[in-house]
Amino acid sequence: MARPLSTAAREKMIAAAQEVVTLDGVEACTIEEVARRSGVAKTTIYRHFADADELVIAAVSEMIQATVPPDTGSLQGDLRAVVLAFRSIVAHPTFRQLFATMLSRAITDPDYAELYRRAQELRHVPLRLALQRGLARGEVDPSIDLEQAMYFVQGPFVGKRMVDNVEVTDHDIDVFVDLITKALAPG
Amino acid sequence: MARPLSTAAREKMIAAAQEVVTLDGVEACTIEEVARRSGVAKTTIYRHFADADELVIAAVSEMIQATVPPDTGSLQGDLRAVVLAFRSIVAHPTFRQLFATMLSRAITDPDYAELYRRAQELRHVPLRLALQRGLARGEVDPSIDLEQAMYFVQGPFVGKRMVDNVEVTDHDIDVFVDLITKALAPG
DNA sequence: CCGGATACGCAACTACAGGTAGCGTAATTA
DNA sequence: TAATTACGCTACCTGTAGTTGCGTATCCGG
Repeated sequence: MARPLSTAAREKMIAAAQEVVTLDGVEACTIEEVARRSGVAKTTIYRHFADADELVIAAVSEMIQATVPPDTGSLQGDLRAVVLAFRSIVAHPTFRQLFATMLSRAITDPDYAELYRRAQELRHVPLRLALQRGLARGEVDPSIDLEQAMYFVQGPFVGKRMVDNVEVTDHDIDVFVDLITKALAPG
Repeated sequence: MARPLSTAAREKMIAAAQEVVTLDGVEACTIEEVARRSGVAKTTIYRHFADADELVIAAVSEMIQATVPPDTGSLQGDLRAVVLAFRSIVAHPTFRQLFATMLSRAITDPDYAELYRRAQELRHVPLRLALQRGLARGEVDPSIDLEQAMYFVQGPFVGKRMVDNVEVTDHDIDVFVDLITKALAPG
């Protein structure tokens, strides 16, 4: 216990890894590339992280953060705001690729699965809040389970943009939000 | 034009590639592994396919095929059948990983994008047919665009199972199909 | 403030995947 | 039958993952 792992070196690695991930995607985030970019020796990186996955996980973990959901006064408005925010984020191909790669790894790697779950949870936060507000306003049928309502609301957008890899149009938002608010309404 | 590329060799490669993809996932489907397993020389593989991606694309292309949608007599029943079929397919982790990896590549590679689009289209076929039948029966509001209705229907399931990487329960199917049929109904 | 512990950086190494080049042999087509 | 050419083999280059050994710089505890 004479010398702890240098936090300065760690920060340099993480910063470089985040840079590579954002610029060139997770695939390009190799140990050697991070070593080159950060100026930290490859061997030192391996002293901090067991393998490349651990490094990427640490880097991405520090990047993800929950968004602030706005209160527009109506369920329809709140949902539109949530969907618009979602659309602007997933408009970046690098983001979608990060999502797809992390998902692919999450299916077999429990560590990635946990990181991935946390990332998806952050996506759920603003939507859940919008639905809770709608419930309080009486715009959502109280017999509907909110967690299921979340999948019901985000499903069309996530399915089209993330899974089918197709852009979500303004018209899509109009149609889907309209259908959804009607379906969730009491009575 | 003395000797065409051997179809026997091609079939051996494709078969080996399909085997590797199903057993160990797309990531494990390397040229060297296919060469080992098929007994075909690495150089020969490169005479048939420009790179590893082309081989994987050819192998997967031959695997995907449209499912036969049943006619249960009602929209609700048809949708349940489509969703149940979907759930049993995506229950396999290797399938979901194939999906995620292909999606990741499709975002940057146009060839993969086309293959991926075709694969997703096969998933749409039975659902589209179910909705067309529902429209003919008068169970679907004719003012609703069917392509958008497709995203509306499959969204919750695809979002939960594929994107969030969470199992779809029987109860989920009950709730979602119920909400969906009501939202699509005329009036 | 000094000495022991140890992280750092460097260089060299193994292993494996992608991909290429040359060559003898075997198959196929004309 | 003869020309053509795919096949398989070996060898090679590149790049990445990950490891090892060693000299040096740095940090902590006494």
